[in-house]
Amino acid sequence: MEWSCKCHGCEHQMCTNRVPIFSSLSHEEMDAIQSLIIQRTYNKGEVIIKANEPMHAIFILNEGVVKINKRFQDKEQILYLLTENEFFGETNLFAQTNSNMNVIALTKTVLCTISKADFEKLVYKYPSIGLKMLEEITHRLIKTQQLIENTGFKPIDDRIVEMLKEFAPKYGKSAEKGTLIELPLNREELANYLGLTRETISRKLAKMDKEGLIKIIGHKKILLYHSS
Amino acid sequence: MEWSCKCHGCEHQMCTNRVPIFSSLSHEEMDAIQSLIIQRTYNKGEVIIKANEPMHAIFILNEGVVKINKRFQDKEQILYLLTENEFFGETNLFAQTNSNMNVIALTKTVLCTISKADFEKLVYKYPSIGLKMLEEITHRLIKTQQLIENTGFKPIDDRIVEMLKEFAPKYGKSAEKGTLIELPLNREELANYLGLTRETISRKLAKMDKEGLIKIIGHKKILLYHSS
DNA sequence: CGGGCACTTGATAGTAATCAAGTCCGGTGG
DNA sequence: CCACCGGACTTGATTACTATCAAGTGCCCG
Repeated sequence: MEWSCKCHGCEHQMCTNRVPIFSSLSHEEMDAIQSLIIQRTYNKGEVIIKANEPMHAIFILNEGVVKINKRFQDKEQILYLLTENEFFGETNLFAQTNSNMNVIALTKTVLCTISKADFEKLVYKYPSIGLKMLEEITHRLIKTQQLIENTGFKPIDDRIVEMLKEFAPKYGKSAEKGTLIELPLNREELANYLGLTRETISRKLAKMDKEGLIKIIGHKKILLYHSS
Repeated sequence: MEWSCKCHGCEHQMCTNRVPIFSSLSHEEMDAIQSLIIQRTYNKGEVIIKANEPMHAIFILNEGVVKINKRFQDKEQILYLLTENEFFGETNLFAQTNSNMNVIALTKTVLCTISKADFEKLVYKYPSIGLKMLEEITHRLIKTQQLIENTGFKPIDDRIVEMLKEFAPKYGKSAEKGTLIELPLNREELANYLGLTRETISRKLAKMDKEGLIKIIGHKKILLYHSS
């Protein structure tokens, strides 16, 4: 069954139909939620949210890629990379009122937003949304715990491979000998995602290229061989 | 107003009355919940939960201290240290069925448990419990994100001081020149909490003692001076 | 009070950060 | 379409730390 999109200016499938948070709702209920949604577009490089600034909405990514980071003394730590159908702002819905992170558009980005107040009303009206939200936040918690595990346990080389494997399904295309990944981050950002420096990532990638694990193609692509 | 405890063998205030998850409920409702609670006692050093084993309950710490860790190739990473009135098992309520961590009693520990099935029923009956749970899980998520921030940004010395400051209110007693902390962890565990080695922690603490930031008292106590 | 185990201390090596030049990609303009 | 320019990337040399390996020391418990 096809449903038209009531979300203003939206050329895609309904936002609400694409995210797991609302998956348990009927189409009629989703239609009702559509009216609460405000859509906004950001350009590549634009700052969507600044740390320590008030934030009173939940954001669903309709299109594009964003990075979520923290900064401290000219150092950057990238925590998450989110893309279509993922959401952010969850920590501000139920706990804090100010963002504790920055959100930056890495590409042209289209966001659907629902205000905190509206979302809370929804949770009361449809308790199943609250349970779905619990699931989603729990998954993010588990993912964040795994992040700690990785930085604590795994050697750097392994972590780079894991990062590339994480990118593969999202930013890669299947090629003859492996997956051709269109990197969403530059070298410095790759480093900041793993807690390293630009130079170290550069050297490690060069080494892995020499060893035949990957093939570096220009500055923006990496071929990840099947065997890796 | 005083309430007697119906939780079998409990010499304390009602478990349910002490944790924020149930704080919005009336005393009558709490009484009802009491009947769902099973209490169990663990000895120092006992393994409460093993990673990869099924886990179908939420656990509230009534008494004692537990560490929650992950292991990989004889390495240990301690993620959380929980004490009275805190809870664990939340990731298994709404997402996974097997624990992804170990839980070990560091002291004699008394736990109140509510089965996953019972807890889910409670959430449906009292939606406010679900919202409280969202808050609590969100707080744990925020704390976990800060953990990453710390390991990524802060120099080791600062992280040690922060750890001691985190211990101070829970395991410390106010003394003349500062806070006397009864360490809940041995040196190796302190190291595993910060992602370092036994020797490094030992050296750093010795240095900080020499610098007058702290005073090491035997193996189990540290005096954290006010100025730190 | 004595023994064992946790802790400390020392020496060395390995690894990534830092500092410093070069090189090359990729976008722009002719 | 090609040449050029600038910024991103690479590579090299050195330094700084922490892990590792190894040997004492001393606290704490029985």
